[in-house]
Amino acid sequence: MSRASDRAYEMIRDMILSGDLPSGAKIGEEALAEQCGVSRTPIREALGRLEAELLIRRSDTQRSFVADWSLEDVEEVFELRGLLESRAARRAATRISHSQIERLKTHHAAIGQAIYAQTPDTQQFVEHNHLFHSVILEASASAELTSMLARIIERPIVHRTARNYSFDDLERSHRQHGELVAAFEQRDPAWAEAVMVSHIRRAFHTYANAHIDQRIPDVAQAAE
Amino acid sequence: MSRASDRAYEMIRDMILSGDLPSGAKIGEEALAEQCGVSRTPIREALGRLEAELLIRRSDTQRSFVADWSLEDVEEVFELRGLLESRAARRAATRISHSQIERLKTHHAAIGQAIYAQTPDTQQFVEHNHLFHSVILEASASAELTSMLARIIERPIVHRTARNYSFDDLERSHRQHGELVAAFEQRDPAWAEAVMVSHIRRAFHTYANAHIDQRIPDVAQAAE
DNA sequence: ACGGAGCCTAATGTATACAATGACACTCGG
DNA sequence: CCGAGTGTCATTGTATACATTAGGCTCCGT
Repeated sequence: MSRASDRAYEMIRDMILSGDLPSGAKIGEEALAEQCGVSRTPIREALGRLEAELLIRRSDTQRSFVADWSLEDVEEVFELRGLLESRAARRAATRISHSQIERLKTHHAAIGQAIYAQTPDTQQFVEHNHLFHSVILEASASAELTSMLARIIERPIVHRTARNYSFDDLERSHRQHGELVAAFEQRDPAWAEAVMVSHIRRAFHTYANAHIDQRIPDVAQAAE
Repeated sequence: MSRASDRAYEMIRDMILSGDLPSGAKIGEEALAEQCGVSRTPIREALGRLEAELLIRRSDTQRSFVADWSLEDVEEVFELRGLLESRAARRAATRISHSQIERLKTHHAAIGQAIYAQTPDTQQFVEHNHLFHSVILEASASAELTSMLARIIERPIVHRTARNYSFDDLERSHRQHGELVAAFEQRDPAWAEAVMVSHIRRAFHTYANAHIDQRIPDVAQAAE
């Protein structure tokens, strides 16, 4: 894709994800353009994408703000993600190739390494977790599902979830991935779907529990 | 929203829907700009939206083409629409207000009129059908679902479906809407969800059957 | 004649200038 | 003192010019 607009997109997205742009913050095109070192044109394109991904909200008068997320909103995202990703798992179960299963196992192993290292490697966990799910999405062979899920996955909440995982959480996630691999090897759509529902559902509750106490997520995330 | 880019968006979309731009046709920004009487800037924004809605596909080198749809692709769309819209129905069942139910009944009645007129009024059917589903979406109170479904609904296939409906098809669709209203009045999520699944599923098969014979949809639609 | 390399053309990506539109504050009148 | 109206400022929308890049065509060499 285009160089500048992509850079701008990633930069703005990262600003939102990292909390540099807090929820509800007003976003001026000109200011961003200066920060990103590009003109307003690619900024506008980037904002358009981010708006489509619901990371940015626009007022009735077209002013842009960083979207803020209530717990209900987050649950919605997880509900939808569960709906779509479990469907993807179901489709993938009957379409997945042997080499794709091998790739799943590779990422699964990498996640295992990340967890059971002396100090759990969150970075590696997040990365291979993402790749693991990507393979399933690819195997589902549905441009629609892929397109829709792409919009959900890159959201702040989903992204930050894993960072708050305890060792037990990480391990449970890892075991569920193992179940998924088994379901795929058996080419069992119902099984794969069910495991995925459970997988996403647990992720939501882990998130929700982590956020009952720490009521000021912006502070917590700034401390990372 | 912005005037020019919205006009451009609608014009291009209509060109695709009406078949003026056939599947696979190359889309040049400059040419469109001239046709729409605006500059390339709003055209680019419109193309971005249409691409997000998968109505336009971009080559690896960023050239734009009108997306073409295989029967499998169409089934995917219907599958996803069924998935999302049935979930919307389920959510709506426990949240829908009395006035929203009244609005459903209004559109339901309007559809009835459209069908049982001396010459069935397809235009009115399509319009109120859209509004009927919009109310459910609104009642589901999910920005996520609304956003995702908005991307699907405006697609050529979904749009053209109703135009091929026979009298029986129209009547069946109408009766299912009646079932939906009943489910909402009973605030029965499972019922509403099930009816919606069936409703969308039937729509798909109606489409598929209509397209088994007439293998050249472009010609058929040009004759409208 | 076939293939590749280089130039030429056309289309997209980016920057900037200008237009339009909404927000805000200040003033003037009640 | 409060409110409405107007003028100014900030911000977004659009147009256009320029940069960059992909694709094709020709010409040369083998």
